[in-house]
Amino acid sequence: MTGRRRESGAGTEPRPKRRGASGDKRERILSAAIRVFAQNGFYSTRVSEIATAAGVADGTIYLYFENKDHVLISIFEDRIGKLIEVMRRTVKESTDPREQLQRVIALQLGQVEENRDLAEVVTVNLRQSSTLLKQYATPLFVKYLEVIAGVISDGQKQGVFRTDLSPRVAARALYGGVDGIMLTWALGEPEPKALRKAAQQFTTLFLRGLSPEAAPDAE
Amino acid sequence: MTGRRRESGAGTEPRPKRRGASGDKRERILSAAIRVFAQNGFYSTRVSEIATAAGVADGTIYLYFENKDHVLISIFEDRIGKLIEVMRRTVKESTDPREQLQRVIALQLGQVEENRDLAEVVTVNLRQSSTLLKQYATPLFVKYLEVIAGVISDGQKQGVFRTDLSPRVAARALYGGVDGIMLTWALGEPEPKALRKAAQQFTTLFLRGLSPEAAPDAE
Amino acid sequence: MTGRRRESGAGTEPRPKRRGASGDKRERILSAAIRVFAQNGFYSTRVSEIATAAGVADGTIYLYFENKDHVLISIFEDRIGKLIEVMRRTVKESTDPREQLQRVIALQLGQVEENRDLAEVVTVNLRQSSTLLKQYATPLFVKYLEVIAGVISDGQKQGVFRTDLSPRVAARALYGGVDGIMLTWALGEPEPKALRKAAQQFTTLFLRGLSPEAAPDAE
Amino acid sequence: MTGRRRESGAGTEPRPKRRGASGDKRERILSAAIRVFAQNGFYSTRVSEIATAAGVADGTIYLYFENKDHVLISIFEDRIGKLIEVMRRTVKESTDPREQLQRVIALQLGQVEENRDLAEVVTVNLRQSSTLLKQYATPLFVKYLEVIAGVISDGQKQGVFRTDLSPRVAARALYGGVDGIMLTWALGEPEPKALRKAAQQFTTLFLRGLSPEAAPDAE
DNA sequence: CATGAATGAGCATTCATTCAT
DNA sequence: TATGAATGAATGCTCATTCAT
Repeated sequence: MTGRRRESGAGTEPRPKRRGASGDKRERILSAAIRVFAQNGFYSTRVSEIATAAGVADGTIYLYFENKDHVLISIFEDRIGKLIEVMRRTVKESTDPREQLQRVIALQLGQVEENRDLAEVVTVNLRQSSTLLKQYATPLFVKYLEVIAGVISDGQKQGVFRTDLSPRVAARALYGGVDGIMLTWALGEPEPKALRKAAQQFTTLFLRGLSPEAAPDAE
Repeated sequence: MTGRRRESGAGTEPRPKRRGASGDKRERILSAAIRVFAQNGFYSTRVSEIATAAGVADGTIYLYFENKDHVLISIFEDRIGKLIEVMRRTVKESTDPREQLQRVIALQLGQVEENRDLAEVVTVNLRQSSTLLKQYATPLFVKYLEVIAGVISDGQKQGVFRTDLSPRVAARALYGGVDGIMLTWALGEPEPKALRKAAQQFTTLFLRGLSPEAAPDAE
Repeated sequence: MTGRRRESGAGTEPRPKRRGASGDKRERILSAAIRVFAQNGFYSTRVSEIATAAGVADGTIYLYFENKDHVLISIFEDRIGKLIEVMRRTVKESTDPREQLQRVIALQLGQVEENRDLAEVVTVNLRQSSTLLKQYATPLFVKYLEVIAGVISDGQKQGVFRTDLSPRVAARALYGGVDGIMLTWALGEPEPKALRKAAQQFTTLFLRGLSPEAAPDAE
Repeated sequence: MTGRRRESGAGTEPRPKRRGASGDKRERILSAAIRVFAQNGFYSTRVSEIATAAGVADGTIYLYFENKDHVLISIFEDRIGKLIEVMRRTVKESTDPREQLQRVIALQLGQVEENRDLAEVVTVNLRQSSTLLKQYATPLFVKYLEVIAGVISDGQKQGVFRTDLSPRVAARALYGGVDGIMLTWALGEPEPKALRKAAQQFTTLFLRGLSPEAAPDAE
């Protein structure tokens, strides 16, 4: 990716993998990275900037992450991984597919509302199109889509969603819609209400779009 | 003789040497850039790679573009600018807002189907989060949204679209959906049919989402 | 964005960074630069040549100097700054203006005799006529002239120097004479004696030129 | 020197040497070069800038000069060569060595007064310390010094100048003094009177410096 | 003779990564 | 563990020079 010094090949990985001990420092680096990546983008961010923001020395970064690429990768793995976990739990809290979708949408935008920088990183930096990132981001993306598609598929079986749509296509549409809303919010005006309102409107739009025939969106 | 092009070769060189209509060379650079940006991403692409792909010398790039950044910027201005123009014309070809939206969606995905690399560049590289790019991409994005929002707004006035949704929010959702489909297609399997089918499904999803009929969305 | 070269971007960062201990390295770079600048001239010297001559990596130069220009600037500031300091002290060691001038001349040419390269850099590279250099070299030059002019002015008040000459013009003449001698010596034959002899002769020439006695310069 | 493309070795010179015919254009390029060299210095001046200032195309420069280096070289050869010629004639116009020196000094500073840019180029750009320039500038410099030294030597023989000074050292001192005055004038305030006054003062300084014993400067 | 679009070698500078402390 | 000075490979951009027209 960055390919400055050594190749970040797939092979031998001298991964230091700090976990228990001073995992605190690892966390500080990660959240600092989210901040600066959101500010300047991945490529324009210097490792030294992350270090400064995290209050550690440049070299310390390399005790917790293989290289700069893996800092970004870890953000996805940690944050998106957690999001998917929470999404799964959220889905189980209800049996009504319509309500499940509504909650999932609210969950994503809610998390983003709490951490605007994360939104920027997720929507903007997710797409740096490096082979390396595709490698790490795509699997997560697939898992994400599977959760959504699962809900839709269930809804179709239960008869609450129209059946002439592919659950995966619909899932992508949901992802795209949420992403589009996050993007315009992250780049535009920081009004929290706007985000929540947009989320609500998108939910009704999407749910009616999935409704079988012209059935009412009764709630 | 500094050995300009290939040494030795007697008459093997067709010597493309454009003259006058050098707009041709600009175009060659641009389409070459789309190809390599799609392949490696903006930041990982070397200027020399663009030059090689375009069949020109490195320095020639700088006769047509201020710097590497402006090559990407020009892609947006040229390609997206044209897309918006065509979208505007397409919208005028019909008076039925539903049909207008359908055509707009088909138009975008159709263009992308012809040039998969463009899809990659537009969806992936649009988001490099540089101040510079925001500066150039955002205005275009706004114009794009205005066209869509205009159609939706018209539809609401004509009574064919529900009126409880903000045209702008809906426009973002449409953008996001199209983008999500483009993204998964660009990154995933290159089956053309999949794209068209997804486009069709997304259209019906979106149109029903906008439909006014049925009962109210309890609010 | 890509920001490779100068970029007047965010903060005005004159980064002299390292301090203290490795001031040694700064000194090594500086004296290496004097050597290679004398050899090839400022513009024809590559940063990598300075680095090699100093036994450091290319990048190390930039830990101690803002850029190549500032390496040259620092040479002036350091070396000429020191010279002016020594000149001031030297002047105070005597109360006889004639002796003061003699010592000042001997001092300059003596220093140069020890470091022929410095002579080359000072006389030759001082005049690269870049806005930047004018900015840095001129103030030093003014200070230099002030020391000389001060001595001459004192001599006039004491009655040992003729009073029909502007101290500043005479100071420039002294500078010019010394510079001319240094230049021809630096460019020509490296015989040390020649330099000392020339210095002595120039001193008597200049001192008699300043002498008050005799008749007017009738014209 | 510039060493971009080919070596400007001493050997094969495909010198187009326009002279009679459109020597006009050659002259325009030369005077344009003096202007821009004075403004930005030799190295910071682009060939295209010379061309623009001269009102010709970039490539045209190469019809009259071998390369950029030779534009500067030609300035010296033409302008300084002429100066030396005029100096020789001027010297012959008088038989009094004192008057000869005075005229020579006035001549140089007078010429410079007419063309301030030339002063800048001669004093500043003469010293770019490139092997190439040394090659061309040094011989001219020697000729220059010979004229001055000749006058001084004559004066010594005639008994009007002290004999304990080497004519060559005195000549260098004269050169240096004139150069120092030109330099401060070229870089500093553009008041013409200041130059003339300084010239006059320097002349009296120098002549008294050369005077035998304390004899009157009777004329 | 003149032009100026095109060339491409060359270099200043950056910054991810290392490693002695 | 932590540090941050040092490294040096990598690359965007410049500009002298060429040559087809």
